[in-house]
Amino acid sequence: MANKQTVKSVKGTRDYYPEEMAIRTWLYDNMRSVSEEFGFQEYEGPILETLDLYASKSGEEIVEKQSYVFEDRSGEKITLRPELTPSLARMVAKKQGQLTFPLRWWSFGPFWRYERPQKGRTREFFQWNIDMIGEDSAGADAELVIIAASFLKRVGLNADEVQIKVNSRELMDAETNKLGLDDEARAKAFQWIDRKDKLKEDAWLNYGKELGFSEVQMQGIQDLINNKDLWKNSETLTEVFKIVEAYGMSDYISFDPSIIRGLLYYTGTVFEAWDTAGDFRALFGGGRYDNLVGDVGGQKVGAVGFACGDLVIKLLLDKLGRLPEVGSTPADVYITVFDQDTFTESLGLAKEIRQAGIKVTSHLKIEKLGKQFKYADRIGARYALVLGPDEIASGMVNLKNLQDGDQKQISRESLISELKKFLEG
RNA sequence: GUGGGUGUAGCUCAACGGCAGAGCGUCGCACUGUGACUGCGGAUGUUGAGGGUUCGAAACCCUUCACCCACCCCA
Repeated sequence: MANKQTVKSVKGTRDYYPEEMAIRTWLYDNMRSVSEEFGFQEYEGPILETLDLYASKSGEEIVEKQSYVFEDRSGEKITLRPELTPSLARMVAKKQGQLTFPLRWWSFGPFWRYERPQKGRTREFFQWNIDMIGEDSAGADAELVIIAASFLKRVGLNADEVQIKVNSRELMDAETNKLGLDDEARAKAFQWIDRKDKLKEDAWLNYGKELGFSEVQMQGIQDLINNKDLWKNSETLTEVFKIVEAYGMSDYISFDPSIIRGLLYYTGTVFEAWDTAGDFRALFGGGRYDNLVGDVGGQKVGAVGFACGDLVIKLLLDKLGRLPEVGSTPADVYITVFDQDTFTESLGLAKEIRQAGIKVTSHLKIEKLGKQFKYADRIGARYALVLGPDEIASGMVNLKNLQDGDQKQISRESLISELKKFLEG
């Protein structure tokens, strides 16, 4: 026993013990209710996809370096999905003629990326995906941003603690175009912008030179990302901020020209949520991807959505002491067994209470009552019942409140209504 | 893929190169119809693994593995 090694788990995976699972479920419940309140439907794609689905659409890093790829028995290259959006695009393309647009769909499930695990990053992670397909208007972009803000609000994060930073690829393309940057230079410019918060001023400027920018170009780019009013040059962003304002969510949302995002398929509005203290990575990220459905064989339709991992938001809530107290007990009521003669009585009582919809566990063998009470206490049961010869003779049940130690005899008839009253109150 | 840190009991951690320990937890008893509190008592280690230096290694050196952190990228 002691000298036996536990079989190791796969690197980068997490075990969800009941406490952690309760938190994941709580997050899932919040994702579900926000999604459904906005009229989105749940769906799910396969966990295995062909490598082709991601090739050249997700970005080289994700496909070449971070995907779990293996050959199945026929020799086909299969990958464990690193993200959901391409699957969604494929599903839409496949049934495009039968669907009513705009679609409002959401999903929550596991994803894999083969990278070095670290704070807020694991190889297997769970992600909420929510997308609107078949709608080009800024109203769609705005709705997704509003949903994102609503979710943050719902899990108890306020606008001082988190901010959704919004930008537009289109806008940045146009503006860098004005600076005379070609596609290659633009890619480098985005790379440079992306690095601004990570490097010190000097190092960042040096990095700009290394990328081959002239002083004039660097000044131009800096002017762009320092321009807090740059969004006014974008009709879409102007509209998005107007709608967000009208919905009363502007406090969660701000314009940030340095938000670019790495995935290749984004075409318009892009956004990310960050903790304002800057302790963690992005809580979620998303944007508009108008070409993806067309790229996987469908007709081109507008699409916008975002993905939110379960890990960073959990770290943030934990830091703020905002994680809910959930799943503290598997059974509200614990039924002890007194002796062999009364065992079946206890079992019958359990059945009765269970049928009333109350969570009940009963002891499985005759043991000292002390041990039984101890177990009931350990699992967090709120009440313990004793059904001994005295109680059976008098048609009573001994009901003990494990929280305050109160104990009383009550009749079998009134037990269930009493329990319900106590548990609800 | 690159760089750094840490591995000692179930957990958190101590131990100058000189007998491997504490707290918490766990188990038993006090308590033959009652948990949490209290008191008493018990159990648990290939010091991550392999090699080397040494009279002597948890400690020093090498190798390896695991985990953590940062970079890269991203949820």
